Amino acid sequence: MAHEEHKDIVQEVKSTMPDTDTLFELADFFKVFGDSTRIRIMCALFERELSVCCIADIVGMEQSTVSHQLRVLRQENLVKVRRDGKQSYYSLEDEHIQKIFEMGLEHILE
Amino acid sequence: MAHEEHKDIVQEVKSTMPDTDTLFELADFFKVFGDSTRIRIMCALFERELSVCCIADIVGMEQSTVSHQLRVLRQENLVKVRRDGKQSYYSLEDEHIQKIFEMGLEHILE
DNA sequence: TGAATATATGAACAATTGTTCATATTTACA
DNA sequence: TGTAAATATGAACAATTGTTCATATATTCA
Repeated sequence: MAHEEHKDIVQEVKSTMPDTDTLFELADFFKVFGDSTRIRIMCALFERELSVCCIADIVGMEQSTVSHQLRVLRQENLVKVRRDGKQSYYSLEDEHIQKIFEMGLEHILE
Repeated sequence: MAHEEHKDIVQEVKSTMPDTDTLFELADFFKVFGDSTRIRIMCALFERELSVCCIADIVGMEQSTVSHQLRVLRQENLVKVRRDGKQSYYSLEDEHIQKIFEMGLEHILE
């Protein structure tokens, strides 16, 4: 390839991209969607807030697995908790999540 | 928790969820977005089609790393290739991808 | 045909991740 | 206060993933 043109293209494209830190953060954000247990947890929460043991039953996994994954979801601000007596009720943080979810679904159902 | 109510909730929520296979596929789809190298490749491709070596320069990684990741992107139908002489030019498969990307960006910039 | 360039691929390795088991913490209530 | 139930957390392990090096394949052009 013509050497100068190559360099120009690289520079031009680079200049349009968000900075690297932002893109690393973005990857971390999407990483959360990239696990089937977490996806199923989020999907269950579209319907209503749920306690940990309900979620565990719905997705068919150990309570401790679900707890661990809920922590991941909390750390990325995808869910929030509300304590009520012995139980913790989880719900979705905002509606972005459902939109992203639906777009992914559209893509794979094509 | 009241045992019957718990069971009812589990059944009710389960009935609203897409089937498990679909959710596994969805997780696999998002998995692709969950790596910074791939995110940066996709981001570069928003601007224009690019050869492998241009992409390698833009993201600052080995040619072989980029080739491997492009294969992952191809397998999930996120990019397509066009061969022109010695070079392979990659471009995005559709605009869903950019929309999903932008929604993720919105979320993390909040 | 042979050399040079661009890309693709296989094997190996390190790093990360998801799950489970065991146990700690929190809360309600007898 | 002690027990039971719900949840959270730490350690360990297996599995998966991303990168690199070395090399194979494909293409152009002398």
